[in-house]
Amino acid sequence: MIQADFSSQIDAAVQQQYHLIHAIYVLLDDGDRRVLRQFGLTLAQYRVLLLLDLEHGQRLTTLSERLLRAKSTITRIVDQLEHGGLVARSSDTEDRRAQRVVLTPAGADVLRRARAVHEEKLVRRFTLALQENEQERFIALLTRLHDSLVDSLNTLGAPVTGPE
Amino acid sequence: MIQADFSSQIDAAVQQQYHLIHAIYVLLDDGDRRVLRQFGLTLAQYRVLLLLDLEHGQRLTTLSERLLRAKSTITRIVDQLEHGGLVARSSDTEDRRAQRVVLTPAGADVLRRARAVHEEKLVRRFTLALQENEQERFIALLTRLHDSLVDSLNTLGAPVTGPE
DNA sequence: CCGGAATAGTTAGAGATGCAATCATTTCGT
DNA sequence: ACGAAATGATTGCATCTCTAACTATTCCGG
Repeated sequence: MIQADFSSQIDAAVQQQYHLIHAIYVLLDDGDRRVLRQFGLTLAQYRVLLLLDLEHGQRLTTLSERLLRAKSTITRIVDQLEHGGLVARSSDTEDRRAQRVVLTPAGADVLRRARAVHEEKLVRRFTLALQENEQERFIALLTRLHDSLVDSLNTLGAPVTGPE
Repeated sequence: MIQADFSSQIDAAVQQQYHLIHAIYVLLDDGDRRVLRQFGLTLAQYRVLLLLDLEHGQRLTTLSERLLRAKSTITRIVDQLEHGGLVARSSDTEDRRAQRVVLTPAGADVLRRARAVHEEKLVRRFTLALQENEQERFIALLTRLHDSLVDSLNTLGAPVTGPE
């Protein structure tokens, strides 16, 4: 254990950022769920559809990594979407263990309509908050923090997972 | 309905901020859970302890509002903490419906130790990412966004809930 | 003061998610 | 080429959270 005697000043600033990020996430999440409910989608399902729209025929494992969700969670989400006719599984021709997931025309249609509403609402909420040039600075800072956290995950994070 | 013909440029910037915030939240959340697991705490339990440390004898409903969690969720979290001897319920002398929740000495002790590790890790992760003056700017931007989202919730958010 | 409305808290049921175990297939070392 | 290890996906189980219904108490209008 490293005993920290960080100044309480830095400490307080970090706490503040931490709490703000959490609060913002909760607020955004809440808004998202309200919008997507109109289209019968959960947020997780919506994110899968978004990824599939970006790149068709992704594997479940790939989706799992990109969404930072357990593979089993992705299996179930794809089950739901498939049951609703929004996506389809197809066997991978090169690896018979793998499944490729693709958007159906119905899935593409639902995504297009949901995304229109979701993004419009999102844009409205952000542009009310920050000017255009502020958004740029904000993105830069968010990116720095994000990349740094990913680094920490790879260097410090992993060893902590499995203690024994 | 306001029909938006926002430029796709703004749109892209908003999407970027949105995705970054989500990704950062997931990364922070993941790190939090790893740290707190060492102390047998879930993130939700930890947050309750933090609130109780700030102000002893809070009602369950107050905790529910501050954590943005359903009342039933708070009931169960307090159940768990009480079962573990970290908090205690005591009747409100003025309102016999209400329960006041207080930290026990054991709870205060666990919180103190968990918080030391958690905050130390948090400070390390943030200070690796952003310089001190950058953190100030970051806090300013986060605050603006947060407050604006809270406003949106009160003005735009509520009516959208029940579209019928 | 009485009775309906509101409020504090709990309980029940359903959905979402993670972990661990499992099966089928692929990859790799020898 | 064979067997062990790794990988893709699924399933079972446990946990967390929400919504809705319910009980007990308080508030408030007449």
